[in-house]
Amino acid sequence: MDARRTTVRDMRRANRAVLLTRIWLDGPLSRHELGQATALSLASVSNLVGEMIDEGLVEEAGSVESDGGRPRVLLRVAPGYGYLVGADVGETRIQVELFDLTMTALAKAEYPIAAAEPDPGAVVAHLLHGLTAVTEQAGVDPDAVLGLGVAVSGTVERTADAVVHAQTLGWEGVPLGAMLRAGTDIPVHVDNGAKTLGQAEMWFGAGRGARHAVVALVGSGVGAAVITDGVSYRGAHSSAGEWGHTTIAYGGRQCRCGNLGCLEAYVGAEGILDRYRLANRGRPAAGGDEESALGELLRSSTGTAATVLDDTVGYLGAGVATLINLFNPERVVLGGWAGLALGERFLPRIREATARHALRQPYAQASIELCQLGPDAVAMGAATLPMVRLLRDGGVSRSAGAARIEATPRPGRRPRTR
Amino acid sequence: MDARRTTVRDMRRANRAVLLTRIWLDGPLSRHELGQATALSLASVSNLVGEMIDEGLVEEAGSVESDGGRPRVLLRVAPGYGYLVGADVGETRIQVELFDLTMTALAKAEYPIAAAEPDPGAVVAHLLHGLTAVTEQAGVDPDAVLGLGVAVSGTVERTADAVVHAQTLGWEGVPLGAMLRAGTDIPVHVDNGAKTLGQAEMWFGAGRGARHAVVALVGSGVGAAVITDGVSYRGAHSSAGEWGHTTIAYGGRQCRCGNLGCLEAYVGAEGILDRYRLANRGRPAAGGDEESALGELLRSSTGTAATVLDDTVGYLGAGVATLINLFNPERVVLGGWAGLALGERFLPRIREATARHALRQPYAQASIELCQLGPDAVAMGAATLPMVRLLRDGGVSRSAGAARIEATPRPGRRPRTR
DNA sequence: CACCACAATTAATGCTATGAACTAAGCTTT
DNA sequence: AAAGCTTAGTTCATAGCATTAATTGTGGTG
Repeated sequence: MDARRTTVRDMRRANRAVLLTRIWLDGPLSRHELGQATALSLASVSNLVGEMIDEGLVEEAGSVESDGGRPRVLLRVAPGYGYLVGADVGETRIQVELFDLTMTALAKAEYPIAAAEPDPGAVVAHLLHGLTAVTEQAGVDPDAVLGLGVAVSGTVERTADAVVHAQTLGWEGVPLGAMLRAGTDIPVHVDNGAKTLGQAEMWFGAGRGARHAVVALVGSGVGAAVITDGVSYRGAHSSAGEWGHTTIAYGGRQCRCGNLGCLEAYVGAEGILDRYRLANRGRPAAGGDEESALGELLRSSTGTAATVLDDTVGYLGAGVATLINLFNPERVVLGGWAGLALGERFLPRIREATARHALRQPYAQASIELCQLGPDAVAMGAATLPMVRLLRDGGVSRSAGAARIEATPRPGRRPRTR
Repeated sequence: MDARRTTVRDMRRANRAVLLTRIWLDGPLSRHELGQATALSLASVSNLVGEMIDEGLVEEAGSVESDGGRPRVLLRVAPGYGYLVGADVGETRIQVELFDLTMTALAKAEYPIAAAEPDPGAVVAHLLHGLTAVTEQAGVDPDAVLGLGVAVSGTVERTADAVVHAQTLGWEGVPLGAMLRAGTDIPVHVDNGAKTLGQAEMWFGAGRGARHAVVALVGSGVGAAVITDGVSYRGAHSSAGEWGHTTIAYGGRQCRCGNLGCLEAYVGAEGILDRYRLANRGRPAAGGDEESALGELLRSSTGTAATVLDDTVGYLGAGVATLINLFNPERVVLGGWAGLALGERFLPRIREATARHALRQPYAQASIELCQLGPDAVAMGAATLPMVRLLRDGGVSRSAGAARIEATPRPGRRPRTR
């Protein structure tokens, strides 16, 4: 609606982005295949790819014989053109990880968080320290880091300052993006942890190949990441996907958010254990922390446990059905530590429960799968944030500025004109 | 992700679209203002606008004096360049309406539907008849009709055939688009009625100015149209927004869809009246049809009625809260005949109930308003379908083919070169 | 060694938006 | 009323882009 002009430069950028994205996603490809996949002429493919090779962004990777003709040269994104840093600001620890452009982890740093409500300044200090630590550890030039992606468990405003509201951290309007940018020149991206984990699942996990999916995350809390047409659905202020506090049982159990009958109060780990305790005459499940207690409950063979878990499957099915009815995804990916624990044991029954509560047609169009990546994928998901940007603008952001300054060709640069 | 190449022609089309959209939305504008609004150079604005004037798509509309200089010539979309037909296939009647490009209604035709499950062929015949009837009635050349938009109360697959699944009509996989195209050369668009009504509200009603909104429709049934970034949210198979059958009261009232505890069973007109009957010892509310019965209930001053309505407001609030939590809209527009009846009397209390059930922040970011257009807006919404297409491709679709054939200039064509 | 098949690059062409120069149209001042 | 000023809009030369067509590169085959 408020679209703006298009110029010839936009055209080139867009075409570079199309090519780069395809090369990155679909592995090594020949110029020919690229032309067919993108509908670009071979001349343009050659031209654009040649430019990206000159910049070191793309490299040739072997060749494939072609029935009786000149062999096709395969192209891939140069893994070492740049590096990505992803960070996960969790409730108990900060994790910082370094990846190359094939998303291979090269180094990792971790910082425990002592306080219940950590000071934003301290978190920023840890993140900046982690940034230099992982580059040193891997022996990577800090200038080669294309971007820092940070995931936090709260809502993140989509503004330049990346203002964070995170109840679990006690943060109310922390301009995390601005604070980080004051300490580093590397481009910073901040987003919600569920959304980054969802992005990771979409690219490397159970969401591969789907364009419309919902990643449903059940842990102590309950949330969801909605992916539409390959991109994260954000809504007006980036807080879309607050699945845990949708009303599933009007007037029901009190949720920690204060409302009655939220989904989280029934299928969140805390809610499950609390319901078990009530059903078990006040005696809680064994186990020290929530995670082991839930494990114990899942292994328990008492009738009480079975009833509570039956109910949980039912509530979860109703919750997933709500997602299916409202978002009409082609895939629902169930994750989070509690979600995985439940799903590993009850997935068929969760599917049945969902079928009972969803409309027939949208249900039939959606498959329900389990997450394939561990919880550590949050950091990897965060690292996809700068990757998305790189792909979106065809890698021109860095070289654009650099090209004007360094007139001298890169080492190993291939001669274009002779 | 699966984006394709961009060419110079795409660029021109995109820039025409940007200009045309702005002219259409923001009323008469001068070339200067257009340049500023779109960031296009004045030269390009002149060039593109000139082309559209030559084609008859845009026309000059008076001028405005400018402090001491040459007056600015205002530009607007020529209302008579083409016409739009919108049709609403309801449960009891088919309505066909003709609009000019300012969305002024010029003619109308209506066909009652007798059968409970009308024959698709008969509906198609009515629609085609209506198409010629409204053009004749208004004295408009049938060739000047840019497109026919059809709204049906069911899900519509986003394919070339526009396959319709409509439970209320008893249709299961009716290729309505293909059937219509067999009977007319005019471009046909088919979509869900709630979505077209939502589009109408967004452009001309309570949704004006919002980019992210949910139009929540409560009648006998309950549905929603989700608008994201100005366009309808469809999901993988265009059935997104099935709000009525989200579970709001786990294990609660039986819904006509067969499930338990659906929102529709509580806040749909049928559900409200049925709950009243149960609360009133089996005696239903007075009134012949649902609409008058609900009106009677709203006017009633008994304690039973008050209780039922209180509950209804609560359930509705919980349902709207679900929309706000999941979609994070900047506006929720409540409509549908029952929704309007409830909203006119209880809007402040509905807002309160929503606040009780939604998360604080997303609630604070969303306003809740009532629909401003009547239920007849479904046909107007359907007419926006071809309008959207016209704006999206800058009006090149029609003239592109025509330009090659008719080398002779249009009457009234303005000389471009002298 | 000539020839063929396929891959990739180069050259010529046409379309596009842009900035600068220029023309148009009204008002104000002399 | 003529010159000058101000703003609006157009024309023209230019540079960037993707495209088609022609050309060069690289292997196998008769």
